[in-house]
Amino acid sequence: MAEKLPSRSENFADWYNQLVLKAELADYAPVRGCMVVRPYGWALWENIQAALDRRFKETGHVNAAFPLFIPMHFLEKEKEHVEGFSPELAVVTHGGGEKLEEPLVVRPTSETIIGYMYAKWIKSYRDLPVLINQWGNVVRWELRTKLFLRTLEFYWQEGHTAHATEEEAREETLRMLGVYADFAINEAAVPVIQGVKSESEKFAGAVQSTTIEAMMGDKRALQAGTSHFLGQNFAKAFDIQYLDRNNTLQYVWTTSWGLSTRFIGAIIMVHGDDQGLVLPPRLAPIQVVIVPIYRNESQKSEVMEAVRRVGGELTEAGIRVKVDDRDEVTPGFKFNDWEMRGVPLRIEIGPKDVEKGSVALARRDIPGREGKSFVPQAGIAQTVAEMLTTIQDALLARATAFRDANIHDPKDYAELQEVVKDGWAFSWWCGDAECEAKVKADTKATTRCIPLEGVEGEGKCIVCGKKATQKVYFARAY
RNA sequence: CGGGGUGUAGCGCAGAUGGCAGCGCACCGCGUUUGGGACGCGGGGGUCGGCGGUUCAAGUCCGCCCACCCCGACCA
Repeated sequence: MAEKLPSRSENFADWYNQLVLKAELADYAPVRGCMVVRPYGWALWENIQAALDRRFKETGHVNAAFPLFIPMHFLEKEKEHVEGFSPELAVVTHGGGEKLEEPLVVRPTSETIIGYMYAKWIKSYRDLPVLINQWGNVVRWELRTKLFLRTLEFYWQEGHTAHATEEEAREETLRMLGVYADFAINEAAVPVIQGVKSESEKFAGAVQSTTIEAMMGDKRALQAGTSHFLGQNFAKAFDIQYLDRNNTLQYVWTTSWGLSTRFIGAIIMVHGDDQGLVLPPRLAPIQVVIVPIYRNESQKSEVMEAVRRVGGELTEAGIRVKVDDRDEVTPGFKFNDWEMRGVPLRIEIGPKDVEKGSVALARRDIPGREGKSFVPQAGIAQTVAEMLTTIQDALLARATAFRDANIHDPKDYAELQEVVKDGWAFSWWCGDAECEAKVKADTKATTRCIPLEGVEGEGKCIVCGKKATQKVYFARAY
């Protein structure tokens, strides 16, 4: 652990990279574009997994595991799918010292191999719906990589469902988007906008892609999770058919939805500050760190007795606590160290606290004196639990206010070009891909989504001035 | 793949005109410290990105290669 971070406001990209390394979330692997998720980062991911997995189970899904390798020709069965993914495939050509008959693709996503299996398993309307999720890793050979946000290999979950009717599949698509939004907002304190992707931004092979979009601390957008309505595209490509009640063969309707370790990047970029990471209490691997303070052995034994008692009460109450009893570093160092790692709440216990029966509480979301308070040891579990809730709520409120303050409604195209330099635009759009492409060429901003909570009425397209019935977010994105 | 840059200890760097490979941080040991990034003393650590060439002598000069980073076209 080490020195200060670059200033977040002055050099966001550098701040981000160093934070990831110094907070020990991840490190660069010896292969270009690959990362190692370190134990602290993985613990965060495990908490994300638990929060999502619980929601998947509650909505009737089960987990399974499909192979990493996919026969090359599977990808080629769905035209848009192969066009979308072929530039970024890792392909295995040899195995066991022999050249393979057919190359194997390392999965960039699993629609094809799961589609193949679904065709085997689904025979009757009684077999539907199939609601399966998989936790795993995928590989996409990206050109420009960045820790967590875009690496060659990443970890995620991908849900794949098959339904008897279009309506059911569309409902499922939106249900799971809602699950992501609920997770993002209520677990990660990351405010997101649910919406529909434009034709050019949608998943290769989908009929419709939906997304949760979040605003990062530098006002760029991040697609934090996606849910796709695949229509019958994969059903037809893989011949997934069932007999309906009338004994007629029908193609199923499928969906897929995914959320990846990229979300860790979102948490970092939404909540982090110049001191380092700031974790939402509900996902933080360590919610409270206790730092003992003493000058000599006799103070140490008194202090440690209080530290153990307080720590025990918190653990008892189900709070994730860490006692930092390292003797080789000073308390001041520990304060900075745990702030870098984003622990939501710090408790300091020193000789004065032993004397008064108190502890010092320091909130991570409010750095310095302002976030410090002194509370009695009696009833500490309750005090801390309430404080964690307060912090969780404060993070969401702050991020939401920041986002809303940086979404603009430009009056004309010239103003749109200005606002997307440092914020989002929410504008009428005729839906024409040419208008979308023009904005991208002029400003690097892309359409992020047409929000599900649509806007009433109609206006004029911000680009071409033609009639428009929908508003879309434009922003520079990760 | 185009444009730019960098490779010397784990990290950050220095090493005019070729001549014993160094500094800061980190790491190890001992002691003093400890309520916002402690200090002293001692110590370990290197195929100088790789290969070839010039030379009595190459981290330094020349050639080729490799890797990585930053900026542009694609992306959860």
